[in-house]
Amino acid sequence: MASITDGRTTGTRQRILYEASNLFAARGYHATTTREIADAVGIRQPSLFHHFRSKGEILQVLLTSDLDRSVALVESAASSPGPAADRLYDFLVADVELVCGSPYNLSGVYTDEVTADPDFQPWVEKNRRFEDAIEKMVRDGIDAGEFRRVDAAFVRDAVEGILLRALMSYSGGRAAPTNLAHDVATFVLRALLVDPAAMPSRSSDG
Amino acid sequence: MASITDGRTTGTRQRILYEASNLFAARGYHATTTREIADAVGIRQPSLFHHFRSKGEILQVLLTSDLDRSVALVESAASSPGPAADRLYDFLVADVELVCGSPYNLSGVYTDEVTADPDFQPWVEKNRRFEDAIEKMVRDGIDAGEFRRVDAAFVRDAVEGILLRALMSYSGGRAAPTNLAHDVATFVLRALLVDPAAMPSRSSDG
DNA sequence: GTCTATAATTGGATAGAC
DNA sequence: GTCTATCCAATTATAGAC
Repeated sequence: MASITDGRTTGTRQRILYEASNLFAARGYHATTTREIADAVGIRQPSLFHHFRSKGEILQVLLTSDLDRSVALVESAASSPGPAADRLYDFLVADVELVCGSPYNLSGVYTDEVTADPDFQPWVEKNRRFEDAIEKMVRDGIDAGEFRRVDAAFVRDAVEGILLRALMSYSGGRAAPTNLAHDVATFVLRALLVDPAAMPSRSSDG
Repeated sequence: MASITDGRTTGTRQRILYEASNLFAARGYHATTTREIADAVGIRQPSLFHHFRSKGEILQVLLTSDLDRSVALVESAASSPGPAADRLYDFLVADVELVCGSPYNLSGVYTDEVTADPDFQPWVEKNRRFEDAIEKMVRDGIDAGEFRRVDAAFVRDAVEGILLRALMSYSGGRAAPTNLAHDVATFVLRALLVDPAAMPSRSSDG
């Protein structure tokens, strides 16, 4: 399961990403200094610039490492055949497992101070695709009569809020409750389903 | 309804709080400079220190202005008599209306870079009370047979995630969808209720 | 690949005039 | 209550030795 390399034990580049992610979470991206990152890694401040061109490049790598996978997951789920309830449930399980399995603490990455920065514009486009795919699944479910007639944009925000909370609490190697992924999926589906008895109770690992 | 003063139009102190909240949201607290705040207000940087002892005091006031009200709301709901479903529903409506009605953009206030800072330790204690009260209402509902046998700690996190998302999107005078508060309450209650027909459909303004 | 040294800028906060 | 002037510490990034 933990196929992603552990940021603490690999080469210097991985150590920089790992320590930087923790500092971005604790201090914010803009306020985290390259000296603090270097100190945490155990090298001198100028040595960072052998591995990354700038502080911004460190953040870009962290950003991409998580968001690219999440977008792939959600767009696959949104464009697959089958009931929206099943697709949304499976996506939620997979995405919670993804963010909880990230070796990096992504709390400092998904904040306005990063996402509003013109330097990280590619993020905005990818995140819009992420949001659009969630909203599409919700509308699919409503159109098919599986889901209540909710405001799809509101549900998309609620889902993002729940996923973001999981990311803030459990990304970066912090142990998550074993049932978290299924709890998230069940919570959201229960809120949406017209008939709660139609709850998908699949387990991909069964 | 909008009984809280508008940060743009009142005295210098209120203007500082208003502009600072927007900058904390856009750049993060630690990275926002006192010069940026002063420029936004239209005064010189040292003039800030006539109104606030330090940059940290500005944040403390923002922190307290929102959290004190939210804690009062949730603790009142948690200790009131009556069905947990009704209490939780009414609290969610009131809290969403509270954060959406805040004159300050609180996105930069409820982040790890602030809440993990030793300077703002009082926040931690108040937020724990906020979380405990939510968790208590969930357990009340489970014990009374109103709610499914969910993990109360998970539900507390999910609710916080949804409320935080509303705060990030709509605090600071940004117009929120008219039905947001009831959508939030209905979403959460639907996820929890054993019998969806028991949904509280109260409106305090009816 | 890491180091020392340093350039060029910007940070929070104070002193004291008006 | 706002201003000018200023202190001292800390910032990102580069140059060049080893």
